[in-house]
Amino acid sequence: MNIYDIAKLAGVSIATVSRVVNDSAKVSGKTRAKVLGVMEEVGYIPNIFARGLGLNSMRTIGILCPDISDIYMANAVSYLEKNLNKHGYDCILGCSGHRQEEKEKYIKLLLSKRIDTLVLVGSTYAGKGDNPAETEYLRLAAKETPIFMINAYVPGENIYCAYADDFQAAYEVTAAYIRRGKKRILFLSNARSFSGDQKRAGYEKALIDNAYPVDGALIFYSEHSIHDTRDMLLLNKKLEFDGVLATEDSLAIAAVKYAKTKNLAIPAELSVVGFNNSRLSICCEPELTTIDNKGEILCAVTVEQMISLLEEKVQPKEKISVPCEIIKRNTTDF
Amino acid sequence: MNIYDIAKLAGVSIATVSRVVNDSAKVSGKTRAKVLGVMEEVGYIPNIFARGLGLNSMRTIGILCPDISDIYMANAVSYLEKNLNKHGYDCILGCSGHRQEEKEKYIKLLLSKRIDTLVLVGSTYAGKGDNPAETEYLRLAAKETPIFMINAYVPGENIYCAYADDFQAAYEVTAAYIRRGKKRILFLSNARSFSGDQKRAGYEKALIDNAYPVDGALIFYSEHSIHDTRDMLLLNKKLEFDGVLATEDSLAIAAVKYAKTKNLAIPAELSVVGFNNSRLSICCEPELTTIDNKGEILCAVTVEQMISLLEEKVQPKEKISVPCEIIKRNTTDF
DNA sequence: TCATGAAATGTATGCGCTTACATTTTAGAA
DNA sequence: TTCTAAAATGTAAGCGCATACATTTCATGA
Repeated sequence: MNIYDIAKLAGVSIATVSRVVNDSAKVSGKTRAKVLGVMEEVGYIPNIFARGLGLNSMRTIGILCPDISDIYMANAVSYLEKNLNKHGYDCILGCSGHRQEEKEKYIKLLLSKRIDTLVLVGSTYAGKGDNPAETEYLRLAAKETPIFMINAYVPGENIYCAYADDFQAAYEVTAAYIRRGKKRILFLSNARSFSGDQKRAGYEKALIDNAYPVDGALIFYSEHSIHDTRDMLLLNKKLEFDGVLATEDSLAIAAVKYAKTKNLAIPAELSVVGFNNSRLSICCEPELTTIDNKGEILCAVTVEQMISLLEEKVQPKEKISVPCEIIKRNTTDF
Repeated sequence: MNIYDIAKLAGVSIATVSRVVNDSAKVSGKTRAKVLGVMEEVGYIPNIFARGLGLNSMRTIGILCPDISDIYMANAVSYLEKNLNKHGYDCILGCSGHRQEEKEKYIKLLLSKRIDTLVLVGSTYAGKGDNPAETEYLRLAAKETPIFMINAYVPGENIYCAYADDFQAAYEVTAAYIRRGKKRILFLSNARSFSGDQKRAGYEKALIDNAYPVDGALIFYSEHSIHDTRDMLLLNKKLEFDGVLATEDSLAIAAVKYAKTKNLAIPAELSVVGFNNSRLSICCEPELTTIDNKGEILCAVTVEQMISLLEEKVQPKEKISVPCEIIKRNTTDF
């Protein structure tokens, strides 16, 4: 059932049908009603391909994230999808995993769908220039399509970034630990990433500013499950610490479980702070002090700027930084 | 930059370029290499619209779920996306929320994108015939596009369902509680849904089979947060129970927190079982006994059948039921 | 009544691709 | 070398729509 069929049934030309479909003004009320009637009757759905061929836009946003089963990203995607939809844009989702080739493959794929804009969620996309291949590829892609990044920063034309000020948050937590007399603060991180690096930098800066040593033994990377991470900490007998700054709530929970196994009182003997204010943080016992990195605000800002760009050609800001909020619960005494 | 440009640059016809792009066999190695070289050089991206116009398929699957920020659905979407991609299909995601009109809007939208297949994730889609409008709409949509449902069942032509045997799992847990001498078992559920109804039916059947009364006071629906649900349970002073069967891990955790507040020993004085085997279940303390409803298997089955249908026109099974697995942890003594 | 310009509608072309069918090239057998 | 069938390549006709431009209809004023 195509536009010709409708035209024939309604006794008009395809141009008129097209005008009705596109709400163009130059159609008399009577004709419009007749055409709409026929369309309704036969359940006509315009062919998106033919349409796109003419308009060369699909009103579709590509969203790429490493892992949609990560709560943080799922929330972000959910928010983006919902709000872009309000503006009449649909979303194509891609879950790329963390590997570079995969990401490139997906970006290419999304671009080939003639998306109007690409959103990269999650901080594994490009560090601070330490993966030249990746940032280079993004700059290339940005020549085709505007790229918006959430929780990452890559300088480049047509690339617009919004990220939480993880540096500051990590700095503050570390400083608070020090003020509370903590002596050995463990930095517990998952895979390296833009935001992970920011957090570590904040952590180290706070140590240095307070004349604490930056001890490599206290910097611990784990990409394993909660239980495995706990076990790794337990196995590492010489490792001692009285405070933990984890880059993710699940890692923080591993630290809580570690304390439980070693019978350490929380927060007196071991304090723990996580990141993301995820639902995990209130499931844990005691409930977790965590840093809310304002994912929703980052998404909101992104949507807003994107729509301005698409609809009114307003140039977005190259980078926007949003302060975090420390959610104080029961694994710290501040 | 279109196929004509590439053809000219490579000194071949557009048909040959098209064959290279589509990996059609009838191209000599030399020619293919030459064309690929040119494409690479100029960064050619085929126009998806024109392509779709010709093929009348976008090799795209529409996925609709009420809420991608729900871990269960996020995992499912993640799995679907990854595996469909392996077969060369892309995914468009829609998060519809739970309202009927929204769902219809999204379905229409996805259909208008000429998706090859529609996947509905999550059990809020249609109960067992108790929402005629919704199931009717689905049947209508199924005339356009095959529909695959995950964790729901709607009978209808061109609708294919895979769901976990929640009934059986709920039955078994309830029966196990009874064998352990539990007297008052609370059924704690979120919003009504296909799977929720199954669980409740299993629960009630087990009670009846063991000559226990089905007490309406012990059937408790809550769509609130973990803390609010706990508080609601606490406020309900007359409500007494020594076992909980929750339709979701987060609700089970609310029950655990309830026990903690009332100083009830787990599992001796209060046993708790959740559903979904989500990450929340191991964050909680004690770690949660939960029912794994095999989301991954459901997704795998769905992908497999879908690909068979699309590529080889093999008629999928109308319904597939997969047994659940009870994951025994520390909130029960069985 | 007719001329006139505006409004409504129609005609025809092109968007970039796939593919059936036509043509050319190639490889192998005679 | 020549013939033949198969492999490789080319040609051209759509796919369904938007839209520039052409044509018709209509309302208005003279």
